Amino acid sequence: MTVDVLQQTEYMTGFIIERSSKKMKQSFQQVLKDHDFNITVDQWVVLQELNQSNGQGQIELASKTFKDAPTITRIIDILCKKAYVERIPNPTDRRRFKICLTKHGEQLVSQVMPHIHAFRQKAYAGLNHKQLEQLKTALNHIFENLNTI
Amino acid sequence: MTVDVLQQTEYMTGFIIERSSKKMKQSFQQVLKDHDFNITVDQWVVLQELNQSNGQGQIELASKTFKDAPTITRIIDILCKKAYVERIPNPTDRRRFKICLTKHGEQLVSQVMPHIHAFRQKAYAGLNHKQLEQLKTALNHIFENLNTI
DNA sequence: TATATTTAGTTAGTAAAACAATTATTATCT
DNA sequence: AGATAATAATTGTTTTACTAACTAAATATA
Repeated sequence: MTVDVLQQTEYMTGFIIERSSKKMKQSFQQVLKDHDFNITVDQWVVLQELNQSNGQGQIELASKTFKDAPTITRIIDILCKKAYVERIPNPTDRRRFKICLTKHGEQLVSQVMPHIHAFRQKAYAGLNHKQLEQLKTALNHIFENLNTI
Repeated sequence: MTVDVLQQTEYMTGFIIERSSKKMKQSFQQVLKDHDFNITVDQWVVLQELNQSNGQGQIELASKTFKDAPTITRIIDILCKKAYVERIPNPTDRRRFKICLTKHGEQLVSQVMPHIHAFRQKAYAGLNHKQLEQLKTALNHIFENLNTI
């Protein structure tokens, strides 16, 4: 293989990662819209994380969803307005809130959930377990390469 | 392999794709900042595309960079303000502009270029040609799965 | 030719991302 | 206890994504 070919390979990789990431977000946003769920993908990610572990603080939520604190503050603002979550003061630390799904929020999550599986089936069709594992390994490798100080 | 394991695999994949994509963008933005290049990654992507093929219209640029028309309009606005590109009227189609790098813009591109190679070396360290090809194949597969109407 | 449709680009509004700076509270350390 | 540092969350600013509505120009069609 020539150096040119390798550089071409490397050249396209960043673009392809970003493009597939964007496409997944766009497609799932379309699913949410098609079924009249009035939320964004980023709001969904937070709701889904709360569904797995309710009552987390915003810092924990930020870390789990790979967003930063200001972004979480604003997403929680919106989700509170939509009455899907509420900020419960933490009695043992008055700087902190427990972010909790409301009944309304739990309902929404359970309504969205069935569409997740169908979406993944479409997205990963034609890729077997080994290929998905290799994909994750390579992406995590890139992440770790860049995550070091 | 159990169904549960497969579903766990599928569950994490979307997150891992988005996380690595974000990390690449953040890291390269840091490179640009460290070397006092006063541009964003998205602005760089447009400049780099113009460097490969100067004088494109905005629709072509949008398609090549996987951005939409309003986003390109605003990025070009900013790059014009910074005097890195200019809008040249297209004499054969008065709706259209040719977006052209200025001397200043060409200089910037040539100054940024060396840092691209170093960044890629860091990002893809430990991944061989085959692994990068498989990564791209899998991501393109996902993209195509979702790109159909 | 006249009308309709398509295309290139812009503008406006909401949501989100990154970053820095700020406030309020808690923890640490003499 | 009192000063200092660290932490949780918010606010402000700039940029990008997406949608919709819009202008102007080119193309298609009747």
